[in-house]
Amino acid sequence: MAVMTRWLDADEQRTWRAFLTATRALMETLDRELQRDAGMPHAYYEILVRLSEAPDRQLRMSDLAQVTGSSRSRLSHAAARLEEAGWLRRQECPTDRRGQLAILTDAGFAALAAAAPGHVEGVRRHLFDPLSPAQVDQLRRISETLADHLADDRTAS
Amino acid sequence: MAVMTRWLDADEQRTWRAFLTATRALMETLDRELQRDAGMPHAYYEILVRLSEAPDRQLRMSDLAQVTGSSRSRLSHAAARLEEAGWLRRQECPTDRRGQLAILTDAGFAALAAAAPGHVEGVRRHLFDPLSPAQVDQLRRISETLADHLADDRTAS
DNA sequence: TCGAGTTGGTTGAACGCTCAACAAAATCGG
DNA sequence: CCGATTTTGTTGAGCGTTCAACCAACTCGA
Repeated sequence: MAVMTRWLDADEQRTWRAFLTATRALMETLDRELQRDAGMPHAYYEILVRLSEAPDRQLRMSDLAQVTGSSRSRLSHAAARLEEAGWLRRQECPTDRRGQLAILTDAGFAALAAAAPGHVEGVRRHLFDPLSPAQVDQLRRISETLADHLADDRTAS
Repeated sequence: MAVMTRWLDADEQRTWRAFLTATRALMETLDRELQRDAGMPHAYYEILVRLSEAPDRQLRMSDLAQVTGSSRSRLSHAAARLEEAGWLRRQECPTDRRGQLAILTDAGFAALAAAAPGHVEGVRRHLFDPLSPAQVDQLRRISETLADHLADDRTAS
């Protein structure tokens, strides 16, 4: 038997649309700022950040895809671009002959160091500053709940 | 004098990364579901929704761009695609010879009607169901605050 | 009324992402 | 040990978005 759709009520509609508007505007603004000031999209910035935090500034491609939340295909394309820019190089993995290590170059680290202050300032200005400390805390809990739930969906499939 | 960067502290980092992970996963999941089940990306779904709610199911291109939060260029390209699909048609505006009216076709309305239940179910499952009623309320306030703030930034430039 | 500036909309190139297909190496089960 | 399966990573085509450039029509002030 067909299941009746549980439509969104007026409050839920309002929440959903505000959420869409806010997240889209936020990410587009940060992306644009980063592109303008540092010549890289936000996704590439995140790759550089994760590499910069890793031991020896290097990670397996798969692990890097994992932590940046991207597909292997996406990361592969991105790595090719970042390699062209001289910000990253790839090297065969000694312990697994299928593997590739993504390694942040000095130029890549420098590009990240140049981009970071402006980007962090943007995150503050557009996300943290407008919210009260209590709201920041709420946002963290909400985000962690959603992220956990979505991760479960992935592993369950 | 150079201004010192106000870096994110550990809590802020955690919040920011959880937020990134959650919103990215949420939007990608919904986009994928919509693409799989209805053959359209989420952005196009939103265009159809807004048109379906407008008087006579039609809107000026500019107004449609406004409410869907997209650039005029983006909407122009999207409208071309939607027109190919037979879900939308464009017609000259009687009151402004520069203008174009975007009009939802019957086929477009039908496609929307077919896509909506599955999509709403996805929004429920991935967003509303995992959150408590209090959190949904918090998320609404947070989103509205951020959206207002970001809209101010736009108009101020 | 006429010129300058603004608004509405489109276009094409460049770019990033998705998806499916693929190849090579590792792992697992019998 | 060997065949089947899984994991790792890349590739190319197709699509959606951005950005800058552009034209046409509207508006407004002198």
